[in-house]
Amino acid sequence: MLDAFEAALIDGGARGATMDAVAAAAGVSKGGLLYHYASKEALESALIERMRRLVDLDVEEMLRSPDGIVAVFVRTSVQSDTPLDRAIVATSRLAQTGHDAASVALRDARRVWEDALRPHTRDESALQLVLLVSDGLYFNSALATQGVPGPIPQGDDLDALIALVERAAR
Amino acid sequence: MLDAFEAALIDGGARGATMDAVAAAAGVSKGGLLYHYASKEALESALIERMRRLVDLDVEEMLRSPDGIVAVFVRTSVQSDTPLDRAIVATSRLAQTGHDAASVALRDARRVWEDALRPHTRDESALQLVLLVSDGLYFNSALATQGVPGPIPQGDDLDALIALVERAAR
DNA sequence: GTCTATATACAGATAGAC
DNA sequence: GTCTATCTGTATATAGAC
Repeated sequence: MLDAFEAALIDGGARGATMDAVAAAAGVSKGGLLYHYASKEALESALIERMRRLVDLDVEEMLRSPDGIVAVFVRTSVQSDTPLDRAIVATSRLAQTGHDAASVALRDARRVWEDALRPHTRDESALQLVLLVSDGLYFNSALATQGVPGPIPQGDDLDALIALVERAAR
Repeated sequence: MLDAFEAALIDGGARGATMDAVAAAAGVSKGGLLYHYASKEALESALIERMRRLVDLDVEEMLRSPDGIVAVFVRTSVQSDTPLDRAIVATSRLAQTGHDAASVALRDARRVWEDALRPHTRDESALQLVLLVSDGLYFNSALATQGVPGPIPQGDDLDALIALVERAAR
C-alpha cells in the first residue's frame, strides 16, 4: 500500500495521489486502506520515515564504496528506479504541496549527504557544487511525469559529467 | 490577480492556492476573480504564459550582459524575488501537482537556456554541469516554503561557487 | 464589473455489515 | 481484515442581483 502511494505520487503528482487511487492501485478498497493507515497523514508520515531510513542506509553503503564517494553520489542521483530514488521523488512531490514535514525530511537528507561528502571535497564551494548537481538531477527527475520525460544524462554523457564534477571537486 | 495567484503558489504550495485564497489576496470576491479568469485552468495558463515570456526576455538580457553569461546565469538562479524567479518557482509548484503544461513549459525554458549557454561552454558535459547547478538552486528555492528555508549560498560563498563553475565550464 | 448565494464534484474519513 | 454506504468539509464553477 505504501508502494502504491509512492507510485501514485510519482506518476500523477500529489493531485492524483488520492486515497481512492491508492486503494485501487493496491487492490483494496478505501476502507481497507484506512484500516492499515488511519489517515492520509499517516500514509504520508510512513513514506517520509521510509525515505529517511533509506537515506541512512544509502550513506552507509556509499561510505563503504571503493569508488570515490563523489562519483557514486552523482551516479546514484541519476537513477530513478531504486527504492531510495522513488522515495525521494515521491517525498519531493509531497513537499511541493506545502507539506512541511516532507520539506524538512528532504533538508535533513541533504544534510546527511553533505556531512558524508565534506571530507572528500576540497572546500565548501566544491561541496556545494556536488550537492547542487545532485539536486539538479533530482529536480529533473521530480519534474518528469508520465508524459513529460526529463533531460537526464545517460551512458557516456553521464560518465563525462561525473568525471568533470570529480575534477572540479577535488 | 495573477500576482496573487503566483504569491499563493509560492507561499502555500498548490494546496493553498485556492480560488478563494487568490480572490481574497487580490481584494476581490471569488465571483469577481472568475469574471476575469473563467476557470482555474485559465489562471494556470496565464501564469505559465507569463513565465515563458519572462524567460525569453531574461535570455535576451543575459546575452547582452558584459559579464560572462555563465556567471550571470548562475547568479540569477539564486535570486528569488525577481518577477522571473517568482514565476518559475510558482510554475514548479504547479508542475509537481501533475500539471503537464507546467512541466512542459519548464522543460522548454531549460532548453532556451541550454541553447543560449552552449556557445559559452567547453563541451556538453560542461553545459550540463552549469544547467544542473542552476536546476539545483531552483530546486532548493522551490522546496523552501514559509517555515522551511532552503540552504542557498549567499554573498562570498556564492561568488566562490560561481568562480568554480566558470572554471569547470570553460 | 463585482457581489452573494448556490450548485456540483470530489476528497478524506466514519460506521457498520460480513 | 476488508467491504459498501454514507457523512462532512471544501474546492471549482454557475446564476443572477446590483
